[in-house]
Amino acid sequence: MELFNTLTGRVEPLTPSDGATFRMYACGPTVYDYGHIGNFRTFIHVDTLRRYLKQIGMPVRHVMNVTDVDDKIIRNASAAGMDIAAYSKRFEGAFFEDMESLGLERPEVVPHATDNIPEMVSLIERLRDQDIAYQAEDGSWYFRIAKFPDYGKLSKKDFDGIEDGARVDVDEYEKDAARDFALWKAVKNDSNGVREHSWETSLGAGRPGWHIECSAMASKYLGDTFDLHAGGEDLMFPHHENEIAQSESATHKQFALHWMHVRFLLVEGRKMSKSEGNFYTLRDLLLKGHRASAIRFLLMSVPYRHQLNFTFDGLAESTSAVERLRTFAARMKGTFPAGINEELAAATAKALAGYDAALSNDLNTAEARAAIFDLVRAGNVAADAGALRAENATEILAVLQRFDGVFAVLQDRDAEITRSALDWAEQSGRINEASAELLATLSFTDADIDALVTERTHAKKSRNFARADAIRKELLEKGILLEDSKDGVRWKRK
RNA sequence: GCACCGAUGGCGAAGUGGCUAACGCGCUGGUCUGCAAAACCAGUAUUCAUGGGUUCAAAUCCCAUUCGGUGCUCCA
Repeated sequence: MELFNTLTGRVEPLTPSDGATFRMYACGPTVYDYGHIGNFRTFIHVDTLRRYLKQIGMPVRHVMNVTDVDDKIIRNASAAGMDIAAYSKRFEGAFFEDMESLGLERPEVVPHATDNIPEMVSLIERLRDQDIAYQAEDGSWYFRIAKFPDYGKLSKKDFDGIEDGARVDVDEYEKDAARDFALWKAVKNDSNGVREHSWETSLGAGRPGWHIECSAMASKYLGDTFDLHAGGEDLMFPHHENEIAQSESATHKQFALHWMHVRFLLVEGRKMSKSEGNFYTLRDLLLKGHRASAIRFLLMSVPYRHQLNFTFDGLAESTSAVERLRTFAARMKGTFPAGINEELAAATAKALAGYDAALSNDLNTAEARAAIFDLVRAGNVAADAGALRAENATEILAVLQRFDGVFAVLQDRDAEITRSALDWAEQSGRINEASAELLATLSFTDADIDALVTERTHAKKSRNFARADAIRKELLEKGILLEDSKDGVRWKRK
């Protein structure tokens, strides 16, 4: 398994440096609002990595922090008249529900910033003892970048010479140098004159800076040096650069050996932003009637190092693609004559090899996807020609299983997920955001559908095709598709 | 402004020196079907933003131009 390493600029092998468990850290969510599809693209690719590593037999210890104290949380919580713990818990709960909807595995360790304040303080103390951390007039502590010559090695920035000239004062007056970043923010009053949430520590009353959280939690749960650190491309600078500076200054050891950065997505060709009106949370999409599986498949179809242009056409495409995979998997579960078709067995083996080669090569999900569709076509051709044998079906199902261990779209949980999204919308007074078609479809229970399907079958038997077609049409208008097959009628929600 | 990344069919997208340029979606025609759907078959880029260069050989390497994105500031 090889993966591009931002630090070295090369594709390099991934192995557990302790010879046993692969230790990885991913910057998790700041829980101040609902997660958007850009957040989830990053988390999905990190999940793809962890799923594939496990699949090739590498035990994984994956740590993802939850940032439950920061400026936005403090601001939003105070606006909502809540304390920060209650406020962040609410969005953290929503975040994990969304992860579940998108088929993301829960990391082995999910530490919270507010549970690790002593660790952060002691890390800052170590820096203070080396004169790398210093306290400004307002009581805040900063990191002295001039003391870390390697600063910029991850983002490939050269700060020599820029530093002196860049001493723009503006509101940076307390700092020794403009680039120095906050380790500990001294407590202050908010705009209403209310004292902000803070912790009393040896550094004075205040709260941790964002960067120190990850440094402290990564070393606490993974050790001073660990195998991989991942995050969105925007975190490379300054966040990850600062983590390296803090941790390596404190420990004098290399921090993360490998760095993975997931590129941003565009929405309809433009950067996703609230002002562009193209900003979508997962819940927004579910309420519009898009399926969780299609969203997942689209987000992971484009390899992590390329920009993904998220479009509604793309979402429709992914819906069809997932449907095709599911239809095929169901077909392979049928009964076939005993024996094996060697030609098809060879195609099956080739698909499996292609899938592994693709993911092993810097997590090329697009190529892995292609290998699977090659298998779908080969299997369908053989089945149509009556050349599919029982052993082939078993083998194919095993390959699909392996594929789904990473892609995780075969099991259909879509209706269930959409229903919970609707429940949530109802409870939070946002049901008006749900699409009319979706509500119409879901107003039909499975029993209602089955009754109509049965009636149609009787109509067909008595060759009353007009009635049969009318029922089919009625169901289609409610978003339900019928398929007549030799084994009876199958229906599915559009 | 400085730095970095990208541009492949109707759309998404793989491919980074040499097999007929993967795969998915869509579209057109056919098979199957009472009709559909699903599935299959055939067709759907002589060509990889534009211009120049290197090479026996370029989508792939080099230079320039145009367009798009990102970082330099909170951001996945």
